[in-house]
Amino acid sequence: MIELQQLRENRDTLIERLQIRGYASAAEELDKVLSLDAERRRVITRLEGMRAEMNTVSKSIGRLIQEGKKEQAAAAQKKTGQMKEDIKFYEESLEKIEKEMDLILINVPNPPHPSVPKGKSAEDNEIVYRNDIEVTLPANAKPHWDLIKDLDIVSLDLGVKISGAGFPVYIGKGARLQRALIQYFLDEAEKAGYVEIQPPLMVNEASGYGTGQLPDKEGQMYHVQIDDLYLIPTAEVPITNLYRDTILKDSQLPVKNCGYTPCFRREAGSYGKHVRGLNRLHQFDKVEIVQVVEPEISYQVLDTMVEHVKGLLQNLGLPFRIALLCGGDMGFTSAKTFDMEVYSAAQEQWLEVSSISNFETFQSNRLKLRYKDADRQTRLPHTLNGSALALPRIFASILENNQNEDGSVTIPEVLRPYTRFDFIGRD
RNA sequence: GGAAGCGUGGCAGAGUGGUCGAAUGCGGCGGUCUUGAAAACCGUUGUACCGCGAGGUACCAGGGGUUCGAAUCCCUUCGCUUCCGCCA
Repeated sequence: MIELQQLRENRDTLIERLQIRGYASAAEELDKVLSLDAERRRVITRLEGMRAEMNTVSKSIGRLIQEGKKEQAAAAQKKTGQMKEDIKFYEESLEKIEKEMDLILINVPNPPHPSVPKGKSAEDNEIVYRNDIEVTLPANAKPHWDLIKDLDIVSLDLGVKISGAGFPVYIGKGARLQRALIQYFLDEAEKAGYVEIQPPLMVNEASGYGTGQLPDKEGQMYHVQIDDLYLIPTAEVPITNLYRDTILKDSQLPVKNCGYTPCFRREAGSYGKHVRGLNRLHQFDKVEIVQVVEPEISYQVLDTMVEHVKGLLQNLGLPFRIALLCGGDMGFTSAKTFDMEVYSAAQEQWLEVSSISNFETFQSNRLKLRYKDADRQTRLPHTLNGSALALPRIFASILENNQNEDGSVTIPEVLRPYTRFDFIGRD
């Protein structure tokens, strides 16, 4: 959520930044908030004046009663009736104004960083990096949905039987490869200084709101209605919400956390070849990295997170590129996002395997996550996170890019200590 | 799931209708003393909002109510503890 004080001071800049997303109604909505804010302050001034008066009268009544001056006390009590009504009236009108303000502010997306390119869709994203790994596939190369069947390492059909489409079952070496990737990613994150967290997989409404999934993505999360809990769509939600309603000391920054969790997404409205095989699932595994940092360094930190993920992909030997997302393709809560995309030669398409974002104060403001800076001022820190990495598409592209003529798949060097086998489909 | 009890500042813990944002202790911060440290002593130490300022308002788990006045009384939600039941 954008900061009210920012809005008061930098209205024009914020509107300009929101234009990068093509957020057409920015000026209209923000001006509405500003006028409500002015009204709100007028009402508060009035209301607090009346409350102060009321408090004075109440105290004097107390004093009179103690002194035994009952008649004077009774006379004073009579006067309070109208005051109470006035106070109630202003309280109600204040509440109404604040609700109206919140309703608008909650639904305004994060203003993009000025370096974010304008644009409407993925086609306008800027490719800022591409590594030099080239893959030459055997003539009989297959997409992963065929490979998993041939090798009998993932069953989509069994998933359909016990759950539904989008819930794969990993079997044998498939399961072990999956676990190896998790272990490898976590080990690398810990080497980079991230503290591992194992969070709950269900969160309450306040948490969904804090990181911005609610109300924006209401329909995208699984909602367990009987207990009013949401299955997490990403570890970002529980791990960042750890710091909700918290004031950190500057010595506690930067916060660097990582965590492995399954992620649950309803993916309502998805269809076609993008959902084929492991490309898009209702449940998938992911290792997430999260940081809470001082605003001054957040964009340097964003770069280090990109470098971290780059290293993982490079070590896995996968061909990949990095896209700087344009305004129109960015998530609701992000100020700047880089996507990492792995090339799947067998599918002949780029698959998004990671998304790394700086949220600036958008989340910390909602979370009431603050810190005391060196001058003991309370400020909002910047929050960042990134996938490092999302498993299924990595799994798929390892299969596709490392397949051999005999139908087997070669395991990348770095994973072998974890898998304890070098090939799938060859013993 | 049933019953009882409890929920106060970073922590511990007073406070059961009136000047309580809240005693006291510990912790934190600043200082005196000291070659330095410890101890001792002095001071200071919640958050948010309104106001140019003086200052004011709100917050004692959350919400609602009673009252001129609520941390204190009532209702309700949530959480914690203990006992019983169930159970990996």
